[in-house]
Amino acid sequence: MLFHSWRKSLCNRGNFFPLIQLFALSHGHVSIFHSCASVPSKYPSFRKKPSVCKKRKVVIFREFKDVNSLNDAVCVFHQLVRKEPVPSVVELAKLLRVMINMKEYSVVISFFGEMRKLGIPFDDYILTIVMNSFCLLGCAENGFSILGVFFKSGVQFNVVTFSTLMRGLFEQNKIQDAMWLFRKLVKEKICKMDEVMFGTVMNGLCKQGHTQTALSLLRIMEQGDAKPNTVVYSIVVDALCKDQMVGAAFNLFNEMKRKGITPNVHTYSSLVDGLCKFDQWEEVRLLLDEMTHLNIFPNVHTFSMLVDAFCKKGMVEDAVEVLNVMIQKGEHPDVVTFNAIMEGYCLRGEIDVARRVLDSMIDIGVKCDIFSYNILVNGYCKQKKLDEAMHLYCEISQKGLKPDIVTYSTILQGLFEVGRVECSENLFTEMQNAGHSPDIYTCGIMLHGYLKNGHVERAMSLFHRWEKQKEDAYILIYNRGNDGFFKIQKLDKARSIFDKLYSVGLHPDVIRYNVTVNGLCIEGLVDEAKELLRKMEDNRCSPDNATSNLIVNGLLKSNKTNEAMTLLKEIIQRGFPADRVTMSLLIELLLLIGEGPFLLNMIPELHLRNEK
DNA sequence: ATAGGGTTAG
Repeated sequence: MLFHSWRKSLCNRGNFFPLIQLFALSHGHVSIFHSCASVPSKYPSFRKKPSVCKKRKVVIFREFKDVNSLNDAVCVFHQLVRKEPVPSVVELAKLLRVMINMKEYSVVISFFGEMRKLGIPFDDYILTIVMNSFCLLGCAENGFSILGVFFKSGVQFNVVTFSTLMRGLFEQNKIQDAMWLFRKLVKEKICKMDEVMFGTVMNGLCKQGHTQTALSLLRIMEQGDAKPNTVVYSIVVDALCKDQMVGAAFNLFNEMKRKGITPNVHTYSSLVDGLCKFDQWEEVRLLLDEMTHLNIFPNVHTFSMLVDAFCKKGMVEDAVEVLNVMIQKGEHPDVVTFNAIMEGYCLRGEIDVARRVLDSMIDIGVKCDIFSYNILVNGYCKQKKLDEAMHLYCEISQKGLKPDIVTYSTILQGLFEVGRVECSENLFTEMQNAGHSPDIYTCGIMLHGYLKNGHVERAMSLFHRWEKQKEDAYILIYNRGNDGFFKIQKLDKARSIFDKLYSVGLHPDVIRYNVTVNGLCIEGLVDEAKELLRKMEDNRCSPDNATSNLIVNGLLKSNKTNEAMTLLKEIIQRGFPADRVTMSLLIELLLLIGEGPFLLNMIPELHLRNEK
């Protein structure tokens, strides 16, 4: 349907396997994708700039093209550092850059250590690469220590140094620190702000959901020297689309066109993605036409987004048709494309088909990644086939991949779901031994899993351990808890409650208490919940709407309603805040347990509050 | 000219 005009049927519509077989055949041999990078793209906009470099540069390039493994890199490095009188910093920087591309961040750091030991000179480029390596390893703090090296060795830092650091901070969710640094840089004019710096900050903000702040930064840019360019516009356009504010995204998109800042394939892809989420297929088609007319061609990302969109809606046949089109247009599907297809099949419960997709992508030479496995593992977990999931988990290491925090979280959740608490605990330990500290999702899964299986004490002790370590974690755990404990079916409802909490500037303490009260109520541990409410007051941490909501919700779930009524009465009589949601639930509850008279008594009170 | 910015899993 969508690509009607584009289609020149290659095979049966929507059938993945014949398509891929044909594809492999038409490309002659199996591992076609290995040589992908060297195949010139048929689209003018993708054509690599002709390399008009001087002789010397070509030599260097060739030198590092041979560096394909860690071993090669180590050899070349040792060759370089032995050069007399001193190796060129440019060559060293190039090698280190290659290492970053190989994701060998810790090796970069140890190379640098060796260089210092040998007294080999380094410059701002090298230091920035090392700093970036620390950041990519998730240690922005150590990145700061490189700043010390700048000072000590008298190397001048610049905007690149700081944008690297900035990205590291955002990567670790340290928005406060990042914004503090940003303001300091601007205020004290420590370095000149350029487009990339703004882009980094805006992207970091957007990833954390602060799209409006990013937008206001864009407006600030208009006043300064670094004017907004295509990338910064695209970042905000993308964020708006992700926030489902496609209209606002299009306004910004039109604005940039008006100002003569030409959108590129990223910009268009984001908009396509945003429109897909709302089933605006006609608009998608128009947009694809528009970009093609401007000689901006959909690339593998654009196509993958379309594939993903169809798959998420269960329309795998249409997704495969997109795949067909992209192959015809000469864009090679990559691991992301195939992962989306796999997810599509998993969502329909056809995990075995997804598994075969994985096999056939390996056949045609596309390397699968940890995402591929996570998608399959999730598929099995959702069907409560935990043995199969565990089997895949073992396969991951056999394939030379490493399970990541998502793999572990997925299986943990699955194990809890089928009540295998001991297995979860073992895997949780295994995860930490493998060097993954639980993130926000894992925390939520563990807490929810324990509570669901009736281990309140274990949940609480975990929670108390975490709350000491992660100050910014409460809100999300709470959100998760709200979603999980009470099965508020609509996510947007849970979200709106959450947003409300956020907008009234709710103190983390309240959320912390709420989560606890919540767990206690579910278990019918009313006395303890009551005790906790008193403690809240003692600590001058006043309960809020959410507390009431949680308690009432919890009571509705709990079978020990009569016992719990005491607590509820106390809550109401003490005049704790409650909103309309609480009220309706409350009335429901009171009727349910035959507390009509109490309800009657409460009517004036309820009425009064509803007025407010 | 050797460094820094934008899409997919839980």
